[in-house]
Formats: sequence, structure tokens, C-alpha cells
Amino acid sequence: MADTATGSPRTLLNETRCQTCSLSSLCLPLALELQDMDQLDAIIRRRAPLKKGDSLFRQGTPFTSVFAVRSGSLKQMTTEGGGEEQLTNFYLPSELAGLDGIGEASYPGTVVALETTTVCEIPFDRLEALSETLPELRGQLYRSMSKEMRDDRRMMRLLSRKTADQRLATFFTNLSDRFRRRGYSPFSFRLSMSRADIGNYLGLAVETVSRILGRFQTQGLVAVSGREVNILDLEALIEVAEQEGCR
Amino acid sequence: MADTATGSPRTLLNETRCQTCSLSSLCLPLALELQDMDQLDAIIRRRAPLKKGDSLFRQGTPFTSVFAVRSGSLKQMTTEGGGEEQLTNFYLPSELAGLDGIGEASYPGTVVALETTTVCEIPFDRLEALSETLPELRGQLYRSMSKEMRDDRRMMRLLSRKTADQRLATFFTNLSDRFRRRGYSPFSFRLSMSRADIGNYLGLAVETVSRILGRFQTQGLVAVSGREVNILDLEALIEVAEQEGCR
DNA sequence: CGGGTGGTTGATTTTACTCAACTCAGGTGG
DNA sequence: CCACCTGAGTTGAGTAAAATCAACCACCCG
Repeated sequence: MADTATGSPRTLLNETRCQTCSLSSLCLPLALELQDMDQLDAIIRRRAPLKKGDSLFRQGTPFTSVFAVRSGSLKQMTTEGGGEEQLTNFYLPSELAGLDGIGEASYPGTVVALETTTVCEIPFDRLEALSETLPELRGQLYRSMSKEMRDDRRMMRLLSRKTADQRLATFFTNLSDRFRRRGYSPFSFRLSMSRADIGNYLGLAVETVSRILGRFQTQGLVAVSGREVNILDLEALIEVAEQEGCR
Repeated sequence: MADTATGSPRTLLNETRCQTCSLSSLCLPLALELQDMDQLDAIIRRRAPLKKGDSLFRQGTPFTSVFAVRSGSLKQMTTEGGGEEQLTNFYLPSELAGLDGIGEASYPGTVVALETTTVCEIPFDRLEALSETLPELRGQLYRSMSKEMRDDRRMMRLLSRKTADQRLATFFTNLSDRFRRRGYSPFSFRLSMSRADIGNYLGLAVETVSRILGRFQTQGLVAVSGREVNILDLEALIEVAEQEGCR
């Protein structure tokens, strides 16, 4: 997705402050006054871009910071009892990774870059301290956390009640929506994750993902070529995603 | 579960203060000084007990408070697009319901009592205000939220990777553990939820739940009679729950 | 040019769902 | 007090959906 992200909304290199960041209206600064934004700005650490496959933090590593994605994308994975990995989330620009480590000694999951990705590191103790005097910031943090909880609930619903077709359709409409909100085309984008990632995330075998993508294609819902996606009939896709009483 | 909850750890009627509440070591007051606890205490509203089937709040109702369970148990459900209900959580004594509504205008789910249940209502604006001066309280709130996020992740893992057997085994070991932490027997308890609830929660058909319970019984893992559960071989149950590479 | 990864397609199998019948316990009302 | 009814739970038979196994393709990179 970063490949796309370096595109449309101008992502200037000197865009190193919340005030000038094109994502500020979606990210933590949302609802902050200019001067407050400066204060938040002061505690944020910019990091060297992550390369594809680099991990932002690993499961079990001491928890220190939450991270806002500036460009690119991340995936979060958890391993339990030495078993295989479960992919629990994708993070797009303006989204916060690491929230589920708050209050814990260590991160409960590993977060890895799916492509070249830049993030803002926000040391949590500093954020905590700052939020003591900035109610809006605190509120925003709560909002981010409870939003992630609601997203998790939606995901649980998807995993326990939806068919493979519905899962894929939901995945695409959800991505489309998130791109739209960020100012990118909701109809045409590049997937930064592999089919295996998608399958893992949606609780499906890779083969199933592939097959259903093929079917969607013949049905004229989407045009997929490798990781390039064109949504041809968003309405119909939403229809598939939400159709009920199928099982 | 309340049936059990009214039992062992003495639940006196005049136990109307956090300081004397047997759950304070698990609930929000955890890590608070005595005097701080008093302050929290002051904002908490006790409510008349809910009867089985009563709803604590309904999806779409304006968000005002979070609720700590004092005795009994709750289930949380969400309906999406007029579809059927998805059961997303059970709440036992000391656990907080409503966290996922924080920062939203309305509750994203409906919470219903599974049996006679008493709760402490904590108006969120008051909690917010109080947490401004009590870092420990704030931290505890963060911890509760991020814990729920981690539980959600575990649930997602369960729904997308585990077999029906593993799901049931996980469900029982998890319940057992939660009862143990609360001072009840980890081996013998009463389910406050129906088979349908369990199935809905675990993403399984009622019949499947029933069948697997039967199998567990013949395997000597548990003895189930109606809603009365005796765990006969917790080790083996954990084994089943965690076995990997089965699919 | 060869090896490897990521992706697709086909055939078969497995798992859990659906549909249906049936049991059981609790509650109600005659 | 008992017959009946209802809802919850169990059990069985057949089915459908997606997993697995296996082969194959295409692109990329050295």
C-alpha cells in the first residue's frame, strides 16, 4: 500500500510535524488545538523507514511506545504456545499500532512492515504524562482503543458467522473504505499483503482466497491482477459482504 | 454462575464500598491507595440487581457508563445490519462491561444478564475526571482496555484456527481459570449460559456443542449434567485446547 | 538458466452444519 | 395432582463448504 501511499496526497519529506502532516485529521492530533499539537509533536520520535519485512517490535519485547503509521502498512501477528502465527490486524497510515500492549510489560504481538513504511513513535510514558493535561488527547486515545475493540468484534463476527465469499468481500470493502478516508482511490489500489497474509487474517486457506478472488473476477465484481486491485462493482461487493441468513 | 457467586466468597449485602468489596483486588480499585479508593467509591452508583434476561444497556443507547460486575454474569451481543446476533463476550464478577463504547456516542453492543446479577455503575465522565488526578486509576483503565483487546485477539485466533474440540476445551479451561482467580472452584461450576449461547460465542452450531460435550464426557475429561460442570482432567483439557498442527 | 517464492487450479477429504426426530425437565392451568 | 406444553438439550443421517493434497504456472532474482 505504501507504493500507493507515496503517491496522491503529497507526502513531503519535510513533513515532520503533526501540524503539517496530511494525516493529522485522522490520527491522534485530531481534535487538538494548534498549541496542544505542538506539545504532542515534541514527544514524537521519527524513525528511519522500515523496509519490507522489518519488524517494528516483536512479541515479548518490553512495551515502550505506540506507533502511528505515516506511510506504508504493517501487519500484526501473534504466536501462542509455539504454534503458528495468527495475523490479527493490518495497519494503514494514521492508524495506531501497539495499543494492545498498554499496561502490559511487553508487546503481545509482533508488528512487521509489509512494504517500506514510516512511523511516528510515541513513547507511552510521555503520552501518558501529556494526556494528563490534555483531555482531548486522552479522549482521542480512548477513542482509538475502543475503536480497535469494536473492529475486533466485527472481526470475530466475520470469523464465526461469515462464509469465505463474505469474508473476502468484507475485506475488500473495508480496505476500499479505509483508502477512501485517507484520500486515495477507493476503487483502485495495490495490496501490500500476500494471499497467505489475507488467508491467515480471514481464517481461510490460501487456495480458498485464490479461488474466490477468481470467482469475483468472473462475476465482474473486481479485476485482480497479482496485487493490483480494481473494484468494478462496489455496490455488489457490499451486497455480498452483508448478505445474511446464508447459513 | 451467579448461583455459585452468591456462595463461597461472602457477599454481604452491606458490601457497598470498594474498600470492603471482595473483588477489589481484581477490579478497577486494584493498585489504588485507600484514600483514592474512597474517591472512586464516591462516583460509583449501585444499581438494583438485574434479573435473568434484563439488559444492562442496549446497542445504540447513549454511552454513559462502564459497569463492573459484582455478582452474576453478563453476555454481550452485537447485531449488525439487522442480521442475527453475535455473542462477543461473557462478563464475570470484577470484569468491566461497556469499555468498547468509550469515546463513542452510543454503546456498540447489548449487554444482558444471564442470571440475577448485580453491577457497579461507573459514570464515565466522572471516571474520566477522577482519572485525571489518579494516575493509577488511569493506568488500570488502560490495562482493562488493552486486556480486552488481547482477549479479543485470542478469540480471533480461536475462531480462525481452532477445531470445534479445541474451542470447547479452550472455553472450559478459560472459564475454569477465571473462576479460580475469583476464589471459586476451578473444577466444579455451573454454566449460566445456554448451549446456544456457547455455540454462538464459539462460532459453532448448538448440535456441535452438544456432541462434543458428549465426547468429552465419554473421554473422561469432564462430567456435564445440564449446566452443571465438573472438570475431571484439566491437564488433558488444556492439552486438547492447545494441541497444534491439527489442521 | 535454474531455483525459489507466490499464486492458481483440480481432485479428494474432512469437518461441522443442516434438517429432523426425539427426550427431558419445568411450569401452567384445568 | 396430573396432563400438557414449551424450550432446552441430545442424537442421528445426509450435505455443503472449505481444507488438504498435489500439481502446475509465472515471475523475479541471482
